[in-house]
Amino acid sequence: MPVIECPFELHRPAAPADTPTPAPHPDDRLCRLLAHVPLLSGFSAAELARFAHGVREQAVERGTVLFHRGDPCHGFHLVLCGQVKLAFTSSEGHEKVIEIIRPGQSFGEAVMFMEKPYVVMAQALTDCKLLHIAKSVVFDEMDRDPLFCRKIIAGLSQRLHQLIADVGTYSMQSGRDRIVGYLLREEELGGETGSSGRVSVRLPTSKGTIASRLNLTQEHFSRILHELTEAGLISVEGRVIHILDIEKLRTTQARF
Amino acid sequence: MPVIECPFELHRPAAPADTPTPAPHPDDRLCRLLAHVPLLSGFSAAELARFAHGVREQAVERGTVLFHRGDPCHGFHLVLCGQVKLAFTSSEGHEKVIEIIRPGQSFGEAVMFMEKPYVVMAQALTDCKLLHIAKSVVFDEMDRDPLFCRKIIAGLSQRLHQLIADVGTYSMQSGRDRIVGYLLREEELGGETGSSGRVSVRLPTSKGTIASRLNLTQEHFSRILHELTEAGLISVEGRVIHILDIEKLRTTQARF
DNA sequence: TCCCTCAATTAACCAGAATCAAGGTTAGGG
DNA sequence: CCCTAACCTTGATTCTGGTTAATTGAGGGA
Repeated sequence: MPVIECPFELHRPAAPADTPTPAPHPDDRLCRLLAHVPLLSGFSAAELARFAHGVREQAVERGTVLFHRGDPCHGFHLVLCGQVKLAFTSSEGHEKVIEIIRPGQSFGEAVMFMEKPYVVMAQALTDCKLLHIAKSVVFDEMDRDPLFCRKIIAGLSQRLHQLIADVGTYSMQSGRDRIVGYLLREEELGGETGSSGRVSVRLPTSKGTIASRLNLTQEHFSRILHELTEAGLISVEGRVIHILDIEKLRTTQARF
Repeated sequence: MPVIECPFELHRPAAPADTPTPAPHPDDRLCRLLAHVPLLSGFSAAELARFAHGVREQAVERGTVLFHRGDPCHGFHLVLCGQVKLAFTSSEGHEKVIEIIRPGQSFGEAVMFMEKPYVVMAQALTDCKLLHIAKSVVFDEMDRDPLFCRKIIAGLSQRLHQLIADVGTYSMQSGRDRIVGYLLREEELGGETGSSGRVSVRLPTSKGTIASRLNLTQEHFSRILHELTEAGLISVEGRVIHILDIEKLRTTQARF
């Protein structure tokens, strides 16, 4: 039985843990979750309620495949907590991770709008809580609300932009530079600054998965971390990477 | 002085060449061109006229850089004739071609919607005729017409889909397989079937550029074409590739 | 506690593709 | 018709990163 905590849910004001609150009406709960979906920010209670019809809450265990390449698409997913990977799989069992989805992020929209089957597979990297938002309510809302369309367009553009940047790093940077870039980006997002001014980054999932995300084998990834350690730039403690000299790390990296 | 013919314009019913027609009013001409823009298909004359305000026609010579990485974006471009490449350039002068844009295709939308500077550069591969559609008229029309939004969403989704497929081929296929895949795709789009049932593909631009599009050096590209020729699968005549055995070519390629 | 499994590391070896360095070919342009 | 500048090909060499395989280490039950 998976035990699922939900950090994303904590974003809303939480009641003190020792004061049990009466369980809210199920739809009420759903609406409260929906209010945190970036796409739905600023929506009124009435609008959220309309959405709630098409929303299904899912709790899945680590390893669960949400969909395979080729499956039909009936909506999009939002991660409340946990992580999901999107990946290609080759016939020989090789795998290339396209993206690691974190709480608050969604995936599968583009395929939904194209009315085509999925081109990648999605698998839970940890026990997860997700929302599935049905195509129908999204399409209804699009007809009704031009602003909603604008948000969707903004989201898709953003995704496209990131993907182009990825293609750039894959083809213009060495494996080492990709890793350095990754560490620096992670640091900006959620780096913990310790006492001595040295910064630490916690990898969101296994090194093998991150290696694949960066288009490397886990062996090569391991070697490069070793190199960086030798060079005195980082030190590694399991999934925690301490950045010893962030300035030197920045200048060591070849940008394009 | 560049001489520019415009194959894309020929899509509209052409008057017999030896019957000179009176030159149409400039706006009239523009509207006729706009009617061929995929995004504007099905638009009324009035709607097209509204768009025409924000449209600028450009004729550029081969080699012209339309924008650099970092330039601000004021709208998007549509290629009427000729080809444009989108590419990253590294500080050391290396280049990676992201996309080769052909007549009827547009580019730069995503960046426009994000209100960020360009992340790639665009350069004319041949003498070109283009339309530049200003951000303002696009945004106005989006507020006015939900269907227009839908078309934009469809277009962005399509682009995203292609880009993900590209990432897949870059990371899951060998150089050889990428080239074979490219040839097969080109054949489907515009393959000329000759007398003996053998099919020919004409490369849209220089081999070096296509090599970069496929994430290869031009040397490697050349070698692989040679290999495929040795194997009796194709024969090469300048920019024309004859596919001698399309079935064998299909089965030789490792898909994922 | 003892397995058992999965993740990570390490090392030796190998291969695909890039780089470097000449030539050769082709297509315009005078 | 030749000259020049791209463009392309070819060969030799190097290198990045992948493959294979053996080993260690860290939870996680029973």
